[in-house]
Amino acid sequence: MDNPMENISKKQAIMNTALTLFVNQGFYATSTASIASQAGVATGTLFHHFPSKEALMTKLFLDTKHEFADHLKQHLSKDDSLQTNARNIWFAAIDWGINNPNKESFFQQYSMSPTISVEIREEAMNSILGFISKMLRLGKQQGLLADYPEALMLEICHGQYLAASRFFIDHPELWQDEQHREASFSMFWKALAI
Amino acid sequence: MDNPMENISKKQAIMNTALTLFVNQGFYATSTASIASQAGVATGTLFHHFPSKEALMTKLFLDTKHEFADHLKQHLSKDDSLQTNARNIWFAAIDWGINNPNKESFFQQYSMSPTISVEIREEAMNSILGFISKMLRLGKQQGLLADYPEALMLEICHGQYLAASRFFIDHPELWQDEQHREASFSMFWKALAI
DNA sequence: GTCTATAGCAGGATAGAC
DNA sequence: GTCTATCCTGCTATAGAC
Repeated sequence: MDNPMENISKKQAIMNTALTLFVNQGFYATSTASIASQAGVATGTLFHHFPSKEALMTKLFLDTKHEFADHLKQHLSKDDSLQTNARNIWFAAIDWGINNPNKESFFQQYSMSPTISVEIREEAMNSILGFISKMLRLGKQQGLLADYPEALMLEICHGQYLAASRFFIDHPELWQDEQHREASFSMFWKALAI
Repeated sequence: MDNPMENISKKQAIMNTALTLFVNQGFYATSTASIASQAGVATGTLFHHFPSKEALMTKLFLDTKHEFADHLKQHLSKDDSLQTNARNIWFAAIDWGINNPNKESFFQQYSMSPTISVEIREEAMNSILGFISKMLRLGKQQGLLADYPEALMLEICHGQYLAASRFFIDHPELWQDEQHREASFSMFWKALAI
């Protein structure tokens, strides 16, 4: 057939369904048969698009991390101060989590699970954290950020983000509350600032 | 037989082995048969002590959380200032993680995984976080801590702890480095302080 | 309490028609 | 590319002797 949309939509349906089921039931508790049936395709079709269940998981993980990183990068501006950039990225990151709760939960669950191989997790980390590292170094040069060891600062940034987005996903209405929004960024910034 | 040590050690061997395997391979990737054989017991023995694989997991999770909380509480002192208590608890918590890397990884992986039911996770959280909440309220009364929403502060505390202990478990030698130790507490405290 | 042996079934992956 | 049908491994849990 020569309707490429058909293929794309089937493949995409499998990925969407798989992500939802992996988040809600866990990877091993989700059978390939259930992914296929809920996606409205046959099991054979799933294995036509992905050589194995694990390969499906890997593709899902890397695609989602890249999507997240791309979203953040759109909110960087050469014209703004470091603190303004940090602020904009912080809010963009949590916004993304609020708007993509499944994908955010996916990170929460699988960013440090042995379900995903170390190599894949590190690959994902670097594709995201590269530009954050640069920002940390810049902030130190400008005398805005404390001179803590960089790797530790990165881990704390990541941890604060996971914690804050976890909180706001559990309580989406509070993301509309100015006090909560500001408090989240304030704790993030104060931890790092001089 | 009337040697209770025999039973305890078999049961304990199953639990120790299970924790290690769950951390390294994941819950579903670990068969009850492999737990039993590596623990040096028969599968029947495992199911004599635990009605199901899931029950084994639940017991492991709650026992470990309680052990952690008990360790922290030992480092609270009525005579010390809030900041000193916070500091002592912070170091005690990471120390515990360094000395129990398996158990700490276990938290990292399963504290937000659907492998463990929400009820069990909340039960564990409350048994630990109860006294932390009290400390936060006290700090606000004393004008030492910022007046952010309590639930959000708790989540950030938890997130910073997970991030820091993850970092030091990956780089145990840096836990001996004064700069790294102090930086970790400094970021924790500054995030919360007024 | 502990063992051996096995029931019973679920699920990943494949074959082959269309 | 998609489907149906099915193979076959590997797993949880049980039965029953010691």
